[in-house]
Amino acid sequence: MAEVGSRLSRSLEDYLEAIYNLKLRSQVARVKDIAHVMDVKMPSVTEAIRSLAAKGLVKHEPYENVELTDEGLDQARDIAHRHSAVKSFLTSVLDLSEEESESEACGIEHAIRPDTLDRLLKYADFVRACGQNKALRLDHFLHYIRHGQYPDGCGSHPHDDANHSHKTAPAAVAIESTRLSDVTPGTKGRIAFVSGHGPIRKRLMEMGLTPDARFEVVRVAPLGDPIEIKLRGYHLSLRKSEAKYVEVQL
Amino acid sequence: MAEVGSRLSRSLEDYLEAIYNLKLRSQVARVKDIAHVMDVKMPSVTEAIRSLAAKGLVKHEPYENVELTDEGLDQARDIAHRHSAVKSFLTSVLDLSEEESESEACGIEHAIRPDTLDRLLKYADFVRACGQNKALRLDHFLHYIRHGQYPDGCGSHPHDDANHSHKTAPAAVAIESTRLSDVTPGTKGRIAFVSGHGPIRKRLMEMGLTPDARFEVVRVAPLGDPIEIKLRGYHLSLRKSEAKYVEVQL
DNA sequence: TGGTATAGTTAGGTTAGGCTAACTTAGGTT
DNA sequence: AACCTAAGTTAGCCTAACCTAACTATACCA
Repeated sequence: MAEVGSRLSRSLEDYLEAIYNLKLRSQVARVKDIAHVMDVKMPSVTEAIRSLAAKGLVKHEPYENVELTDEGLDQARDIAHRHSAVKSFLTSVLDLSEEESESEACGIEHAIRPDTLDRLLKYADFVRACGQNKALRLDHFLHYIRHGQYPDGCGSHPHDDANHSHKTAPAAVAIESTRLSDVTPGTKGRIAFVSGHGPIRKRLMEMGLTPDARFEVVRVAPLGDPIEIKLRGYHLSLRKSEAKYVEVQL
Repeated sequence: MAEVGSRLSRSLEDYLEAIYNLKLRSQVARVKDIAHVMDVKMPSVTEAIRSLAAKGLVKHEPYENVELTDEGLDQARDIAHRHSAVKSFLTSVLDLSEEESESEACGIEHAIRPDTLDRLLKYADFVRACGQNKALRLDHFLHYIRHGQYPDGCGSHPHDDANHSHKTAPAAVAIESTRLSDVTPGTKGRIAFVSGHGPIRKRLMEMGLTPDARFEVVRVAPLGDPIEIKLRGYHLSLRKSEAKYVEVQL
């Protein structure tokens, strides 16, 4: 099952991203809503979903909601990541407005390869970290790009904050959401949705992992198993195999 | 005649750009060559040309070479302009290689609106002008973007060279070619091709305006008419109405 | 002056991604 | 329990952009 190999078309990438964003916001992705955000009619959505399902990225029983598979969730996150990287560059470097950046990013995000994306992200991050009023040492940036770290004896390099006290550079992350299984201690966030079906899903929900609940990661054991979080005041310990079904926003 | 209104698809933009580049390099655009650079088969080219012709962007008699109309030339130049802006940003800011930038630009160029293009161009120009080893005052850039000029009392702003001795900023041009009618005195360049047909074209060629000839603009009268250029050692005076048929590279 | 190679075109087929119109399903109302 | 409405699906059609195979025009050469 599933034609995993083939790259997604722009259009299918957009559908996948739309489904992902809808789930993030309202836990479910309905055909009607997808049609609305994509600005197409419902039959087009049905067809697109069929196509995504054939590639193993979504699961869909007729007349039911659309579910992302593991693979689909990964790819969707990747697309959203590109989108927000481009958008972030457009706003913080080129100083375009929020709306302009948003709409422009929709077009550009499909045309950008991972390598370039990475550079763009780092650059936007670098610029943001420098702040608008400080001089920006482009040579430091290039040095970082080429050698993986800032030049020695560099006085004014970007943020040296809590998470990145080692001297290797801006974070280059603009991730919007992850699985609870990929999270680091200290992180706070919100439960977005629980993927998967049946008993596992039910069990997780009963543990209080419901959409919109706020949580904080307390401890992550070596190898990421188990994960201890604080939720609604009490502590909860989860196996990694369970946590991976929980999509969270940071 | 001509459905001028409708926006070009990515694909048609690519065809138009390819035709333009071929003419720039070798004066003629043949179906076979277009097919080669576009990496498609000849029948696809024939069809694309038909479609461009229907929009009034090219002229094409069966079995003859493809000619750009005025409108087509303008749009082609615009596309090439976007392409080189994006590419220039990728190389000079993100430090991607020549080839990577080239191929990446092909994808991005279609997704970029004029406003954003302008910013991108200015930014790349700004960065290049600053040089890699100088500090880059992003706040100056933003000030320029927002107010049209550099802040007062700004010591180290980018190039103040010949053409732009007024203090209003980087040139923001990466133009590859123009009409001879749009040129400024002092410019040197090469004749790329002569558009138009019949007697006008013949006359211009006879005046020595042949592909690859090098020229220098001596004087441009007010309102741009006439234009005096130096060519093969002697001087030549052209009416604007003639000069607009001559495509030049600077 | 015809013959052939190469360039270009036409005819007809495929796939992706849209659409409208008409049908089906599921879920709430009475 | 029957029915109605809104959501979703199916069927059938369209356009853009590609393809292959087969036909035609041009130009050059002996």
